[in-house]
Amino acid sequence: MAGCPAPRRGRPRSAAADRAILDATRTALVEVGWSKLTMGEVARRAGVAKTTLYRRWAAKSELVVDAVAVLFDELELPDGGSLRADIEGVVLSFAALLRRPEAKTALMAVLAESTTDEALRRRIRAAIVDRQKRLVLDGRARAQQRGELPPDSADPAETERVVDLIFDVIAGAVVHRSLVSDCPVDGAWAATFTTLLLEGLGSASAPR
Amino acid sequence: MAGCPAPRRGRPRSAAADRAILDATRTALVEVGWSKLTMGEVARRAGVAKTTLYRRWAAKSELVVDAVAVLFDELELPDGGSLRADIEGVVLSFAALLRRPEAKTALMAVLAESTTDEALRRRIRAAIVDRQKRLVLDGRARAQQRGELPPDSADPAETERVVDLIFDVIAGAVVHRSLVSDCPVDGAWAATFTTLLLEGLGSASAPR
DNA sequence: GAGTTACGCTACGGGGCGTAGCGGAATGGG
DNA sequence: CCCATTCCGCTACGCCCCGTAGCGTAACTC
Repeated sequence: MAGCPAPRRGRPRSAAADRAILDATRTALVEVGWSKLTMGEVARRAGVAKTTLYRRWAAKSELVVDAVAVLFDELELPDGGSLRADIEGVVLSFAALLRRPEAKTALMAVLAESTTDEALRRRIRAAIVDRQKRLVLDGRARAQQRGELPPDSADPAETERVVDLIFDVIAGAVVHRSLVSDCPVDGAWAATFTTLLLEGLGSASAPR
Repeated sequence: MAGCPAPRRGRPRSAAADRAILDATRTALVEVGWSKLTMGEVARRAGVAKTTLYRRWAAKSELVVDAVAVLFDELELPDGGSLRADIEGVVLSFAALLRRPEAKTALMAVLAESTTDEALRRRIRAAIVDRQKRLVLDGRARAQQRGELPPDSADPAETERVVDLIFDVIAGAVVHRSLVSDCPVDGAWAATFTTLLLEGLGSASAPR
């Protein structure tokens, strides 16, 4: 990807314009929503010409993916000292991210577009999804060091299946709770969810 | 709600037009996707005037909610004889629904719009989400009859929290796996997921 | 300086949006 | 039977956004 840091000849693209455009995209997204977000409006807010936008992004969806991708980089997983604490931590920090209007609106909108656009799906995975999955890998490695989880299976494919499964369960549950059921992901919910994830259905349905 | 089945005076609305419009919406959604779906195009395919559409639905998102709501009525939960079988069954049938292009495109698109539209959120919950949650209630009641799950807690609010949690975990995981990770939800995945849900993290990460 | 690339600006055809206004069709009430 | 009421199809309209083309200018490399 980054094979060309070599400065090509001619006038270079303005990095300031890039930042202004992405910032304007995020703020405009909060104020007007996805469907009323127009390229012209973004250009006006960013103080650049509309043509400059089209020279860099072919579609609104691609622009928005890049604009919100940085938000997902802010996700961190501080060591909570136990697997339970780490799971609750990642649940709460992901939920906090989804509480930001530009994050939830953008995420759902580009996912909707991606259902009929294979290239956009790849772009989303690279810019957003894979950056989240890294948190699962971190937490899992820590838990294995503590002895809370068994070490990796001999079969690396088996390991990847398990990691993917856990990722889909955690991220899926938080997204569904936040955006579909439209209920708050607070400490109490995170605790109950973590208990279910750690101990399974029988235990979670009986009050501790 | 249904306080007025009393036929008002004047010419009644055409039920045939309703069906034609909703059918046209679904087929058009598959062919052109959400962002290029226009009211005019739906009207043309349905063989009705564009004004007739606007007399019944104020926005594209509301039309699409109603158009796909019937798909979610098709979800059934045949008694599989065990809690495990019932969970795998609902996972697979929900995944099959999400494999239909009009279902996944419509679901994600209206959810995206709903992040900035409270009325639309309510409409989606009534038309789609609550109809899915009924499956969790059914499966849970069956498992309790079989003795696989403890009976309801004395506190009905506690019961509702548990049902909501299970619903968000199952539906969220299936949606995330299908539409975000973009991987197939097949029998093997359903089995692994069900094991995780029933027995918790420690058991699922170790091969059986 | 010469060549190359990016920028801002303007202008344009195309198309969807949502509404208004019309004549006509289908219903129920006097 | 006729009238009031409501819906329907059709046409037309102003508005806004799209995405591109063309121009002169600015920034950078060789």
